[in-house]
Order: sequence, then structure tokens, then C-alpha cells
Amino acid sequence: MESLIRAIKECIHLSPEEDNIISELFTELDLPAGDYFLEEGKICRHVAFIHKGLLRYYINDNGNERTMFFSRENEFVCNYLSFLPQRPSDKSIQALEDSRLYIISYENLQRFYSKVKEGEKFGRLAIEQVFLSAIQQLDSLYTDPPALRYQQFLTAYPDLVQRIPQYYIASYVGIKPQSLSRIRKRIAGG
Amino acid sequence: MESLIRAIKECIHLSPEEDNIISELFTELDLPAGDYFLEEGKICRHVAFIHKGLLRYYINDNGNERTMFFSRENEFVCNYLSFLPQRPSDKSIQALEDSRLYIISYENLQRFYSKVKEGEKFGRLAIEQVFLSAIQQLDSLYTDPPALRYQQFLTAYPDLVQRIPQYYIASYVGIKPQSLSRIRKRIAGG
DNA sequence: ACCGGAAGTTAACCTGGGTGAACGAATGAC
DNA sequence: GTCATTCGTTCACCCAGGTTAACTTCCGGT
Repeated sequence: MESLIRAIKECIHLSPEEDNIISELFTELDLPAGDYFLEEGKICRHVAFIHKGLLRYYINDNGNERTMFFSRENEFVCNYLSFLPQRPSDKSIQALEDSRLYIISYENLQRFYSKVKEGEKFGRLAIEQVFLSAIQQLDSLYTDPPALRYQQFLTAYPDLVQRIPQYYIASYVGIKPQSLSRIRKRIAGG
Repeated sequence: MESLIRAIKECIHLSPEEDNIISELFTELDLPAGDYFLEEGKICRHVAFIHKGLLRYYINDNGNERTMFFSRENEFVCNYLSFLPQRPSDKSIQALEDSRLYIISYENLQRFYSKVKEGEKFGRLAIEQVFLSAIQQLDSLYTDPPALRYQQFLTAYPDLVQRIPQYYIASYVGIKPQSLSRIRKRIAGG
């Protein structure tokens, strides 16, 4: 769990005993490609730290899947909208590649807050971070036209282009695969 | 500042001395209708608690104003995307009615976190709250078609319908005033 | 009573994504 | 080698919001 502890130490100080506490509060979870960390309708019971792998976070809107974002190594992933109030989730989180996660339950997170001296501070900083990136994602989704979002995706995730099918990219851009084809043609042709 | 302290006490316990600390960390700001709490391009230096009034939070996207949400009595308002990293804001926050705010600077908020025993906890809970409602707003903006968003607005803010011009509602729904007219006609006619 | 501006409506036309279907290429199973 | 599946592309058609502009209504100022 060194990668996790290293990530936490970028925000707060941890004593050696606290390193141990954290190791006990988190558990390891291997998720094969295609499996779900969180399924729609279920309650998000854990926050996950991605040690290795790639996940996508999406909403199923009447059979229309819309990918909000992709999450990778050294990022925390969770549907806070389900996790914080412990209510059923309207989103799903799926592994796109074989992934190794370190997960912490809601109850253990409360222990983390109370047992780790700067735990509350870390909780605040972590959620601020998640909050900012979520807002930025959604802002872009709201503001930027599909063609621009596609080009932003290409520059932001150049490696993913080769690793995931194009319909996931379309889903991320917010359009149908056919429309993405049109846009690609428009961009290429002129 | 009773309304503010009452709102904080709904989340954490405050000693009488802490009541005083808070009164000193916040300052009062009266904002006439039309004036700005935050202007695009400037850094958001304060978090505001709305004692009285109505504000709108919007982004100017190439002359196209898009209202993200309206904020009213007993709510906190702030562009955290500008406030937390102390970077220039791409959003504006404008008073739609004469408003009275209690505001706290970034520096004083850090003092709040350190001087008030459960300050960090409050910071975490407050940002969780803001985070959840922001995500819900943006989710809806992303997922729901304009006609539905308009009807949701009518049920969520029945009083605002009478108090604000229709082009602000259109801006909130995510369309032009002309299109809102069409939708209203469609809904009415059949 | 008159004028001017702001707000809302209507209409004609444009644009871009959705829909459904057909097609081609690549992949994998047997 | 053959067949089926999956994925991407292309096309014709549809629809809803954007654009532009004209028109009405309402209100305030004088």
C-alpha cells in the first residue's frame, strides 16, 4: 500500500503508527476488466484508490450510457453522491482493464478521520480535489461543443485513444458513435 | 450573525467563545441588486453566507450567459474552483435582489479551521454539501432535456418565477429565451 | 398623451446531433 | 477456410435548438 500512503503524505503528515492504521483500514481489491466497482442501484460503500488499472465512471440514462470520466493510477474514485449520504447510486464504475484497488469502507473512513491526527484535514483536501475535477469535467460537458471535447480528450488522454473502443470516447464526448465518426471526418477533411 | 451561527451549529458544536471567534472572522456585506459578489477574471477571495437576498452564479461563455444556479437565504455561495486554488474565476456571482451577506476571507477561513475545535469537520461537511448540490445541478444540466429542466425549475423555485425575468430562467435551463418561448408554447398547447 | 426601451413572442431558415439501416474491416471460433 | 460478432463508417431522414429579425406588450419618463 505504499502508493496509497505516498499519495496521502502529499497532503498531510503521517506518523509511522498512522501508516499502520491506514494499512489496516484499507483492503486490497483486484478487479478484472469488465467487472464493476459500483453498479447502478447499489450503494457506494467504499472509496477506492487506484494502484493500477483504468476505470470509467458513467451514468445510464435510459439505455444511453454517458461516461463522466476515466480514472487511472494514483487517483481516488468514488461516487460521493451515493457514498456520502449512503444512498443508491445512479452511476456505475467499471474496470476497463485489470485493476488493483485499495478500498476503504464508510465506517473505516470515519475511523480514519478520528484516529489519524490530520484525518479530517485530509478528508477535506481530498474531497476538495475530487470536487474541483468533477466540476471541471461537468463544466466542460456543459459548455464545450462535442468537436472541442473530442479534441480535448485526444490531448488529455493520448494513451487512452489506443486502449479503449471508440464508443467509450463518444460516450465521454456526449454523443453517439455515428456522430463521432462525422466529427472525425469533419476535422480530418476540412 | 445569528442566522450564520445557527447554520453552522446544524453541523458542529460551538462553544460561546467560538461564537465570538466566528463573529470576528466574518464581516457583513450589503450588496444592492445588480452588483457583483464575484466578477469573471477576478479571484474569489471570500465565501459568503446569504443572510437575505438572491444571487445567481453564472458563466459567460463567449457572450452566452449560462446560469448554473440561484442561491438564497441561509445558503453558502462561493466559486470554489477559484477560491480553493486562489485562481482567477471564470464565473460571476451577481445579486438579483438587495442582499445581505456574511463573508469570510480565505485567510480567516484557515483561522476558522484552526481555532474552532470542529472547524475542519465543518469545512469538510460544508464542502461536501456544496459538492453534492453542484454535481446534482450539473448532472441535470447534462442529462435532462430543456423542457424537463424548465418544469423542474417551476416546481423547485415556484416563487422565483415571479421574481426574475424569463431570460434568466432560459439561461438556467440552458437555452435561448426564444427557445424557452417555444417550449412554453409546446407545453401549454400540446 | 407621447415616446423609448426592455421583455416576450412568433416565424423562417440554418445547423448539428439522433435514428435506423446498410456496409466493410478486423477478429475469433470452429 | 468459413461464419459470426464486433466495431467503425456512411447515408438519408428527422427533430430541436440557434439565429435573425419583426412585432407586440408593458412600463417609465417627460
